[in-house]
Amino acid sequence: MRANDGARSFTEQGRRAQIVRAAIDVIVERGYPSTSFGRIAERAGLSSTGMISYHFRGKDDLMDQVVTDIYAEAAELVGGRIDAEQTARGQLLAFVEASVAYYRTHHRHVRALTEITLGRRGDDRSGPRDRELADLAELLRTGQRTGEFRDFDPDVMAVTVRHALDGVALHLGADTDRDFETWSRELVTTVDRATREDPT
Amino acid sequence: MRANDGARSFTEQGRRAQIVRAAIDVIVERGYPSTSFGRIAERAGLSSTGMISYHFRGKDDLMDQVVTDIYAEAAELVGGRIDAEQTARGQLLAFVEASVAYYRTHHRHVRALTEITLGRRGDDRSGPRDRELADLAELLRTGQRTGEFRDFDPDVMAVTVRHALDGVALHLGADTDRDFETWSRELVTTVDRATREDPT
Amino acid sequence: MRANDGARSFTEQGRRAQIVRAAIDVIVERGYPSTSFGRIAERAGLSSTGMISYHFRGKDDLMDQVVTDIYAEAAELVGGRIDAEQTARGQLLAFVEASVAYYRTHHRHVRALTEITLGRRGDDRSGPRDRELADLAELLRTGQRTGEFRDFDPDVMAVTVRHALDGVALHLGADTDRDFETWSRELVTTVDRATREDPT
Amino acid sequence: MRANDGARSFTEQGRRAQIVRAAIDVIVERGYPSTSFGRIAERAGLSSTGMISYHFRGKDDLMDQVVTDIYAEAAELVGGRIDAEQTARGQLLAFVEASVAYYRTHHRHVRALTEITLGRRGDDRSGPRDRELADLAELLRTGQRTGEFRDFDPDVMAVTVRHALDGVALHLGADTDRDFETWSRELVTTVDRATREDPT
DNA sequence: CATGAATGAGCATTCATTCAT
DNA sequence: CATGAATGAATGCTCATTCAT
Repeated sequence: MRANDGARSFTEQGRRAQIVRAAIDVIVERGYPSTSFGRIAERAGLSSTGMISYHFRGKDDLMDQVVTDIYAEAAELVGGRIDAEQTARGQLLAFVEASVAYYRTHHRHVRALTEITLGRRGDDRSGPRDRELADLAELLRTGQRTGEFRDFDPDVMAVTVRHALDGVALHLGADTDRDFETWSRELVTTVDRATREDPT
Repeated sequence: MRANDGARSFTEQGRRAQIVRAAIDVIVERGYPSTSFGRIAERAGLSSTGMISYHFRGKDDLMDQVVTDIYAEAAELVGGRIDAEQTARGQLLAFVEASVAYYRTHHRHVRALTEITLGRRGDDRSGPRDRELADLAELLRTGQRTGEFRDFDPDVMAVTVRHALDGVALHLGADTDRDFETWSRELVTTVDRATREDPT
Repeated sequence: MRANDGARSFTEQGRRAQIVRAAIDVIVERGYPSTSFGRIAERAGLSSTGMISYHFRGKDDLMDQVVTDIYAEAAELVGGRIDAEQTARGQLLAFVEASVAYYRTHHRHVRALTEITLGRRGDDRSGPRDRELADLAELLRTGQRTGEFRDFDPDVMAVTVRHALDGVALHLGADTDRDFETWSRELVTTVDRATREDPT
Repeated sequence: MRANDGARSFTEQGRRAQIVRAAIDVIVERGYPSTSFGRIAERAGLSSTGMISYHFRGKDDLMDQVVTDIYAEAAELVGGRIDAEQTARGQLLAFVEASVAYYRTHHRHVRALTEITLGRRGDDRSGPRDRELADLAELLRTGQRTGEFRDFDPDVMAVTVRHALDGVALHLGADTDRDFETWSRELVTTVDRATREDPT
């Protein structure tokens, strides 16, 4: 019984949040493939995995929740920065800069998100990722129409930029000395150079 | 007994190669997480998994072998193209172009490599990958010394280029309409723009 | 506390009836082995299984109630038909005919009953069933005494007739083309031939 | 690995047979719904359920094996008796008589078979049972064509006879005092009366 | 060299039941 | 009276690994 439909009580919200937090911890520390209900329950201080199944319809449901939560948080922070810009170029660079900034303050969340996204390729669960790629490609197309961007393939460029950003998330965990300032400046410059129309 | 140390007989070499081939098949067809000794043995026409454990110290050992073999093959093909170039810029663009070309002709191998790399993050097993990144950063540094490349952080750029290339491997499977020609041209242009010194 | 002893309030009667109805629905639609408190609660529009445990001592207790209710209903309908007959032979054939007729009008109930009976064999819970068999055997014995029935073993015959009737319940679900008329006529004839004293 | 395809070694045949025997024990003693791999392993003296999964593709596979084994054994004993008869009536009565005789000598096997058959209704696994019913109906049709049997619906009669025989298996476990001689004689007479053409 | 049976921990999931509120 | 969160054992099943032969 229970497991995920309809309104949720205050207590349950808490439990669910606690489980999601524990899941993120485990994903970050052991990697997505090694993330099991057993490990999450242990980390959450739960006595059995049944508890997790009680609150989530299954592993996919839990992971969807993790992804949804993190995307929502990121969208709030990054989306605000993008909307503040008027031009396509400004929005693209704001997207890159705000993404890296978000990695700085929430790098565990981003790490978890990347782990899940890459770990579930092909499971037909890559909805949010695909949507983000589509939005990015659309932004690039807009900039091309306005003459801000040069003539590249928007889909290829979207994938390229997105993967370049993944590099930050993946390498900043192991390489904490690397300065975020540097990553931010470098990526913004790189993406700008890769996309902008040459001045004549 | 046995399992992986010291000199190897002719027959054993053959068995190992056969197992590695089967492993690649399974990884490509079912994904890394679903790749088990059982499935590999089945695909290799072996009657039990004992055979695999006999020849490899464990799953990690087998996967290391797969990675090593593929990297060696790729290094031979891509490395040749790089060495044919004289300038750092020429070598960098040759690396990008040859990498995409290698994906085209050996996309199963690249696919397997990507699956393993993504599937094992956190296992501290990224030896060959790290070496490749270091080589790439070194090439970038050289180009900066000769004045061919602008002043960027070579390590950050190396990661960025490497991840951009990963995008090809990941997205070409699902997106077969996308032309290799396009990806190749777009990525070469993008990397060139991102790295080259502006003409004055 | 609570759970099944002593007098029951009006409200509680209603709740219990509601749960029993939901249980029958689930049994018919998913089969006895897949009938869980969770599924029954869901079907009954209850938010948790606790409600069911509160009203019934356990799964067995609930199932006993289902069985009891259905037997009571059947006894009323079938019993009336039997009592309308004067002779043992008339009563036996009325029992067979009325049973099949009851299957036709209440086949969901009969289906549930059969599922429970078959699903719980060995649980020593066959009270109503055993009572029915005893009543049937008694009727047969009566008919032998009056000379209407030939000389067979009444207990064996009771089991045989009872199981033949089970066949209707089991096969009519899958075989909806089969006409109830046919089953009724065939079974009445068969039972009559099997039991009656030969005319001399 | 392993699990059920291709040739089987001597040792494995033994293990499989041992597991099948244990499965029958558990089914007879606890009923089909309570028969789990855990219980079977325990009964077979196996240290884990993994052992069973190693030898059988799954629960269904194991149960299919049990059914197959028992049907094969029964077919040998009962089939021989049927083939010895020339007429349809002779064959039908031989089938009934030999079935009961088989119950006497192998009542645990029959009990297990009945448990499985009834316990898996609707799982699309009732192949052997359906085949038996079809064969029986065919025999009845033959007898009608030769004028040995009266004009009844052969499918309905097949189900009826089959269920009457199930009654023996189900009731002889609890009712061991009941004499097999009686059951045999009673059922043969009953079936004969139910089916035969009236002498004119 | 090679086999394949055996192991036992681990997996996600379902279940009836309990109990504080 | 009613709730619903929590429990923990049990389910079938997969896995990498071991080891006697």
